[in-house]
Amino acid sequence: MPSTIYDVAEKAGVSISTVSRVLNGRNRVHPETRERISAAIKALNYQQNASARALATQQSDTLGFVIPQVNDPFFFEIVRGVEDAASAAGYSLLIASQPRHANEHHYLKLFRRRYVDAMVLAAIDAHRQEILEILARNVPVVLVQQDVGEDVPAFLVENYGGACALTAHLLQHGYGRFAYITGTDYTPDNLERLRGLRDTLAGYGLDIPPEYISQGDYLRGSGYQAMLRLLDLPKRPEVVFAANDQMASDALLAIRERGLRVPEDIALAGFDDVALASYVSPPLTTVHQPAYELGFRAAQVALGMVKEEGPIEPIRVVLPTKLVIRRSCGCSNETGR
Amino acid sequence: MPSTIYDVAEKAGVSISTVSRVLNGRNRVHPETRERISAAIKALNYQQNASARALATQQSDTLGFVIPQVNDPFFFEIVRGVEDAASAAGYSLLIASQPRHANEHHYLKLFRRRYVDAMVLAAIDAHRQEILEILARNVPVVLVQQDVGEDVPAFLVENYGGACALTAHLLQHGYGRFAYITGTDYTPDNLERLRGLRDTLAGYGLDIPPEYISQGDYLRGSGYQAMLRLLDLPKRPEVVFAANDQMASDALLAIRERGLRVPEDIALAGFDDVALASYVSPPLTTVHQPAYELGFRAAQVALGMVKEEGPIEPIRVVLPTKLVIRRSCGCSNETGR
DNA sequence: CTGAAAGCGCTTACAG
DNA sequence: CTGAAAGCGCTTACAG
Repeated sequence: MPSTIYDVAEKAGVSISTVSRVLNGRNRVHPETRERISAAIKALNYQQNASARALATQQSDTLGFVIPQVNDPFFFEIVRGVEDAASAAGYSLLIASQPRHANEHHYLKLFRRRYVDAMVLAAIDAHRQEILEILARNVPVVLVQQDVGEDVPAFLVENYGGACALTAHLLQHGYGRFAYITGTDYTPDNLERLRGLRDTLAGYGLDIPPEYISQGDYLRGSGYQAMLRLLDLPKRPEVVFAANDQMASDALLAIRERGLRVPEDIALAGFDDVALASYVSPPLTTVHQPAYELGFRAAQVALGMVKEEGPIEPIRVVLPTKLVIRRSCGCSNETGR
Repeated sequence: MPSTIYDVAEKAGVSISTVSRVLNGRNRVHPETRERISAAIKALNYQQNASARALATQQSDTLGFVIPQVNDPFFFEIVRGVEDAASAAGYSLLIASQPRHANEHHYLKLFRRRYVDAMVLAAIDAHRQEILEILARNVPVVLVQQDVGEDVPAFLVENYGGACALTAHLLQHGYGRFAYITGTDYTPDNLERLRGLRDTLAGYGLDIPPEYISQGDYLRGSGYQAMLRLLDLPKRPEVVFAANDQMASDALLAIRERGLRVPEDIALAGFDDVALASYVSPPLTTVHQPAYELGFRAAQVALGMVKEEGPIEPIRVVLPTKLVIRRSCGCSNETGR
C-alpha cells in the first residue's frame, strides 16, 4: 500500500494541511516543521496521488495530444516538439491516435472528461462544431496543420509559399511539363501546395492538365503507383512534384524500375524535408517544414492559455518553410544549379 | 461549468448511485429508469470526471510508456504497437520520453503517483532497483529491448540469432575482412549483435580486430564518421555490419563520398529493417525486428497483469528476427545471391 | 505558522 | 431495483 498524506502527517506529528503546504511549497512553513515533514516523506517514500490532486485542484497537469493513426516521421517530429514543451512546463503528455475517417471521435470524449487541461490536435480531421464546444468549456485547443476557421487557434505552415518557391526553382531549370502527385485532403496542405504550383506555373503561361495530377495518399507505397500512372502517359512529365517526401521517394523507385534516371530523364521534388529525403539517391530537392517547432510552439501556446483568464484568443501562426535544393531537381550540387 | 453526476441525478429524479450504475453498466437498472437517466446524460452533455473516478476506483485506466529521447523510426513503430494495444483495451496512453543518462528518472516519480495502472519501458537505461520497487507495489512493468534480470518481465528480440544469420550470409559471399559499427550500450542489443557476429566468424576461423570496430551511437550522422575511420584503415574492410540501419545508411553516404561503390568495393549490412533501409541505394540487407509487435505484445502483457491477483510473474519473451536480403550485401536481387 | 473542516466527483458495499 | 452514506486522497479558504 502506498502511503498517503495522512501517513506523512502522522509520522511528522502535524496536520495534513501542513504537509500539503510543504508539498506545494506555496505558503510558509516553519523551517523545523518543514524539516520533519520532509524526513517523513522520504522515510515513507511518499508520492502524491495525482488523481486526488487533480480532483481537488480541478486540473490534471496533463496535455492531450492527438495525431492521425499513421506512421509518418513527419508527425513524430511534431510529437517530439509537443513532448518537450509539455515536460518543460511540468505537464504530462496523454497521447491518442485517431484513425482517419473515424465516425466517433473517441479521444474527444476522453479529453472532455477533464483528463486534460489543454489539447493540441495535429492534422486531425476535426469537426469544427466539436472543437467549438470544447473551447466553450474553456479548455484550450490548438490545431496543428489543420484549419477549421479563424476563431480556433492554429499553427500552420507556409504551404502555398513553399510550393511557389519550389515551383519557381523548377521553372528555372527550364521544365515545362509538370506533374503533381497529390496527398489527401483531410488537412488543407495538399490543396495549398497544388495551388502554389498552379499559380506559379500560370505566371509563366503554363498549366497542369488533369491527367498529370496523380492521386496518392501521403503514405508509403502510394507514390509508387501514382508515378507508374504518370509514366504510362503518352508524353511523360519532365518534372514531378510530390506532395510529400515519402511519395517522392516511392516515385523515385518507380522511375528507376522503368530504367529511367532522375533527374536526367525526369526531375523530382518533394515536400517536408524528412530524413528520408537526404538518403535516397539522388537526394530530394524539397521544402523544409519546421515540424519540431510546430509541435513545440503549439504546445506552448496551448499550455499558456491554461492559466489565462477570459475567453481564448484566436491565435493563428503561420511558420515559414524553406526551399532545400538537393539533386533530384537537376542541380548538380547542393548549393543550387 | 461541466455538469456532474449530481446534475444528472437531479434531472432524472434519481440518486447518484443509480446514475453511477448505468454509467458503469454493471448492475441491473429498471429499463425505464435507465432511459430517463440516459436522456439526462445526453441533455446535459455529461462526461464522467476521470480523476474522480480514478480516485474512487484506485485505477486510472491509463498505461504509462517511456521511450528514450531520440528520434528513431524504430521506436515509433514500437509506440504504434503500444498505442494500439492500449486503446484496444480501453486504456489511455501516457507517454514520457527520457533523456539518456538522466540522473533523475522523472517519469518514474510521475508514474508512481498512481497516475498509471501499468507501464512499459522501451530501451530505457532503467535501474534494476527502481523497477523492483515498482513491481513490489504491485504495478506491472514490462521492459522492451531491455534486460535487468530474469525477475522482471521483458520483451526482447533475437539479437544474437539475427546477427548470426546475417553474418553467415555475408560469409557465403566469401568476405573475410569484417568491420562492425557499434551502437551504444544502454541496452543489451549492441553487444548481443557483436557477439553473434564474432561467434559466427570464429566458426570460420575468422576474427575481427579491435581497429575494425568503429564506435557509433545508433543516431543519425554517427555512422558517417564511424565509416570514415574504417575507410582510413591501411586495409579497408571488405564488408561492414552496422548495428542499425540508420548507421548503415550513413556509412553508405560516406563510402559513396569517397568514390567507392557498395557492394562492389565494400559490402554493407544493417539491422532493424526500418523503412529507410529499402529506400537507400543499393537497398540494405538487414535483419528485421518486429517492432510493432514488440510494442503491442508488451503492452498487452502489462495490461493483462493489471487485473491479475498475486505477485507479478516474470514473463520473458524473445521475438524472432528475420534476415532480409537486399542488395547491399552483394546479392544481385532480393531473393538471395 | 498551523489545524479543522468542507469540498472536489466519483464508486461501492450495505440496507431495504 | 434503488438510495443514503462512507470513503478515495488531496487542496484551500477560514480561523486562530
